[in-house]
Amino acid sequence: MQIKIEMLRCFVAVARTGNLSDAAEILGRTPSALSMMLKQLEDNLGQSLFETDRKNRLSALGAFVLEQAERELQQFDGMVQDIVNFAKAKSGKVRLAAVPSVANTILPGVIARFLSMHPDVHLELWDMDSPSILRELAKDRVDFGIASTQGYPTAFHCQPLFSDRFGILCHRSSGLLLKRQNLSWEDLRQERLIANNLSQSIQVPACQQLHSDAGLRVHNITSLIAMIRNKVGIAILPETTAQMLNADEICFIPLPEAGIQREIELIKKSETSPSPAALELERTILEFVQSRQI
Amino acid sequence: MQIKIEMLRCFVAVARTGNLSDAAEILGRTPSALSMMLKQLEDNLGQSLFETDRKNRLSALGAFVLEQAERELQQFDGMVQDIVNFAKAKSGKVRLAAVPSVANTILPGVIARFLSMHPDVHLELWDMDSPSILRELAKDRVDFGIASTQGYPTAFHCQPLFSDRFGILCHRSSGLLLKRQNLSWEDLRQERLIANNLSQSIQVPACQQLHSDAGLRVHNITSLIAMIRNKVGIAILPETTAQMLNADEICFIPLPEAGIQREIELIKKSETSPSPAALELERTILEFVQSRQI
DNA sequence: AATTTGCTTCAGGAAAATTGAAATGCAGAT
DNA sequence: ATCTGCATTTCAATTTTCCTGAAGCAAATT
Repeated sequence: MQIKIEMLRCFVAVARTGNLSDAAEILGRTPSALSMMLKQLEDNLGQSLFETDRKNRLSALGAFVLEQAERELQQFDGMVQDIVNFAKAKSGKVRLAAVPSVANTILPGVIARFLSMHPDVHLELWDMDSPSILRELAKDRVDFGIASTQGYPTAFHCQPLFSDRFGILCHRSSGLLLKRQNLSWEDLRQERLIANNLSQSIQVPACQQLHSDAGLRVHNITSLIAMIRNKVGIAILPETTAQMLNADEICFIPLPEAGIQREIELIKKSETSPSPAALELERTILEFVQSRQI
Repeated sequence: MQIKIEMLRCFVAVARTGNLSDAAEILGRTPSALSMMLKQLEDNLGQSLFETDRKNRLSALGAFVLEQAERELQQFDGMVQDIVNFAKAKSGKVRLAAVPSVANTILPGVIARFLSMHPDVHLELWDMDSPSILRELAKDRVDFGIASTQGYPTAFHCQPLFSDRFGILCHRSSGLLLKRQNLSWEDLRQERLIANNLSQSIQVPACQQLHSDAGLRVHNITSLIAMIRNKVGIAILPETTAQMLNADEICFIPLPEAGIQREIELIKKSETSPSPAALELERTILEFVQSRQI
């Protein structure tokens, strides 16, 4: 017979109460069960844990064991609690990478909600462009990402979240606003287009034509916005990007052709099983997106 | 079902080996037993600990549990070992008080032997006179004492160790040495007796007579010895005290009357059960004394 | 001395763990 | 795709461990 946690728990209860019946009450056992269990423990150690067969005075060995056992039980129960909390996503760590537009629009709400339900989870969020997100994912540096694979096939598991249609971002003083109901590609050709990585990847001929004519290309979104704000030109960007901005100065106009959009997806390595906390955040995001789309 | 140490042990073995059969081999169980035990653990947590039903890749929860469980098992096994060591007197602490003569004669040998057999036991030794030893014992400041109760009844449990006969301590130039074969009380009356606490307590009339005539009383043994060394006078002391000294200058002569002696005893509080280490030292002392008396 | 209190022991029964055999389910090979 | 071999799971039977309630003791109390 080995020394087991239950024996220690039994001994500690008896040592604390000073008698079998009270300890039995606490543990939900009969005194005889405790008596036998203590006997086992004593047989193990080859010595008595108590002075007499009355359990109200510890032997030197008993005092030593009590001290050790109390510490150990606390330790053990703490560990079990930690594990359970982790499993219930009440603790743990989630690392998330998302494209800036999503990080700035829907994530704040989702994260606030998630953290209020799981206050002890440690959450890390990075924003970066889609290719970087895929790289981080491959290196296992994030639990999952929110990005667009743009139709490129990847080894990752992708779950569509929503479609993010492209449109024109222009200054509110732009003449395009007047034509917004029946905008044509020809109208756009009259404007100065500020190209960027996202708009560049649109696979529609008319749009690609516009880009080949564009004389200005800006990679950084905030710089690009500053350009528009100063009426340097217009840009083609997804709608969520527009939502990041103060609508007072800059306006969003849908493209002349419908169906030009990027698909925002929740992306994760399919092999690695997520931590419970990550799974829970994922669930929260999906739920949030679905409720928003109604 | 609760989480138990055995579950963790099982999980750690499987996680380490990466498969059930090897782990089963190690634990001395069948794979099916481990499978069921893991299932229990997983049911407890509500999640899988492994990626697939092959046990070679841990889930995020599994990785977390492995880390916790390994630490905990080490902790637990360490504690069990500590307790067993304590019970086997391989560790622990013993506090011992002894009269100086014993501390200086037989204890060095006993303690050397005890410590060589129990290298991790912490041993504390004080020397003091018998009344102080009894006081320390009463205050539970020592585990046991080696002293003489001098026939005074005490509440302690006393085990006789050996008899320590009284005799004369005199300088080697003393004339008493010539008469040592048939010394009389009258011979002693010719000498200057240096009285001391131990000799004072001898209940023999002739001896008490000597003491009432004594004009010098020295309490501290080392001072008393210095007196004898300088031929100030003679003293009546137990034989073990004489053994502490270099025999070159000072000699021991038995008293004219036989049977004048103090009983050296091993004294302990009967109620408190000793620590295993104390018990073991006690055993060593008894054994040593018995072997020496043959 | 009688009673109460508290522990131990015992035998039977309940619960849990373990086993071996058979079934299932993957993964790599055909 | 299907087959094959290995690892895991499942199942029923068995063994082991644990628990209970009754009876018996011993110490403390009346």
